[in-house]
Amino acid sequence: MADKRKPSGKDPCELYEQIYALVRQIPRGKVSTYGRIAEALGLHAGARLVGYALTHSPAAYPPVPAHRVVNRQGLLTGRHQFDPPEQMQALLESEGLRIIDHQVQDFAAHCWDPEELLN
DNA sequence: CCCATGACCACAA
DNA sequence: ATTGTGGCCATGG
Repeated sequence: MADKRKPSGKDPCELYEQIYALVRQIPRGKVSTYGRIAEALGLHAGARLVGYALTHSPAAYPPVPAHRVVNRQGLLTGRHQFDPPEQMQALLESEGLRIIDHQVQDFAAHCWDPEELLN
């Protein structure tokens, strides 16, 4: 009975704020991944939650640079949630990134780690 | 309350 | 390398 098993350990609202806060720290011209953000927040496997939260991100304030978040492959999986879908690629390209076939080129070099905040 | 879906990831065959 | 399955947490019908 000691295991109340709290899903997120905190209120979902706070979880979303944590995700938004971290995504907002992504420097311009760089990208991050769902899994990396999830692990940085301790979600360990809640990569899907990051994506889900980002879906709600346009309703959050201040705005969240969700276009800087891609999947593990460097693929713009969330492009369809943008309006228009090409907007995500356009934003990334305008930030100096090169994208081909919805895939970030030289992705590893532009992959930003939340750990950089410790620097 | 049960089932299905989702901007994912890891592992096994 | 590619394909299939499970797991994760939250939301919606």
